[in-house]
Amino acid sequence: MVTRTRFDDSECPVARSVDAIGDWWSLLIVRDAFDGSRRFGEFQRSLGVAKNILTARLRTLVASGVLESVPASDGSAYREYVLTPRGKALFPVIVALRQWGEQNFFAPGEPHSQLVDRRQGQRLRPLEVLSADGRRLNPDDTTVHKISAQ
Amino acid sequence: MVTRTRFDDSECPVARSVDAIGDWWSLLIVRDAFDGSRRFGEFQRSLGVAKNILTARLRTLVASGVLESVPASDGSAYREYVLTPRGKALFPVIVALRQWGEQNFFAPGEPHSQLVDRRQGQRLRPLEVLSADGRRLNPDDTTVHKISAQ
DNA sequence: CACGATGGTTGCAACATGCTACCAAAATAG
DNA sequence: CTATTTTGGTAGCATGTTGCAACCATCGTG
Repeated sequence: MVTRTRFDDSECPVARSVDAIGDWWSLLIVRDAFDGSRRFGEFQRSLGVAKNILTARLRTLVASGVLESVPASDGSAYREYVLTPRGKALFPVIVALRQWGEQNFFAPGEPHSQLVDRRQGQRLRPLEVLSADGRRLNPDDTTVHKISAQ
Repeated sequence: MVTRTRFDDSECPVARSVDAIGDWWSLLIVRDAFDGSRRFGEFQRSLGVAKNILTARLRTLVASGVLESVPASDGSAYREYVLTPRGKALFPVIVALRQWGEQNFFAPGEPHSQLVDRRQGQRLRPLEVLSADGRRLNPDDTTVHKISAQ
């Protein structure tokens, strides 16, 4: 078999996350969902993705509990795809990717879509990795415990 | 052409990030790099990835400025792959994915690798999305400004 | 009912992935 | 210095996945 490698049984949480959302389209679908997209056609137009691919992705995202298929909010017979609590918990992931992209792949002053605080219209704080007692941590300040029975 | 769609010219920072690291292996390579892997063989054994795939991924990660190829630290003639500042800036992304995976894809008490504060050996705080003035923000508290000249 | 919009499915060609075998340079053993 | 092992790849093939275009059933609207 030459099936794509899966990580859903890995002992590493990062691997299991990547298994659920780590392909080219899933994260962008989730981003659009945070941005208010709900309908098949909305995702399709926004992303420019082929319809069969979008169908497959929506299915796996529903299967992994990130999205949920619900009756359309406008009362029509169509269905909509909305974030579950598990999907909404991806918010820090999307924000982290957004901030990394802003800082590393745009020239100074180059226009780009921007996520802002709805109440004040201002940009968000950069995400910070903090220790239990609130110190800012850099990568070198942390280490991985290979396994733990929690 | 049926080439895989690229997002490197998207106006959305999330899309450009996904373009750089959004495939099945790149994020796991970066995770291993944070965890101390430097040599080709280390990545290969740790991930179980085919060598030709690893070669290709390391090349693209170097090309996009996430990794850098440097002379081996042990004085040998081999090369090592280390995170650039741009790569190290992915720390919040990895931490966010790790926390999401821990909370959503492990049964209570199921063992998994764990990222801890090196100084105190304790787990990290959950990442928080904060407004400029320090309020905790949920997805609904934010909105996307489609374009802005910064 | 007729017609467009919506939300798909199907088939095909091209590309990407995984596997195995092979290989050259560097390190190491003798 | 020679033989062997380790390291870091490359090449070729079979199969899986992606993207595209065509087709189609259902829903909504006039």
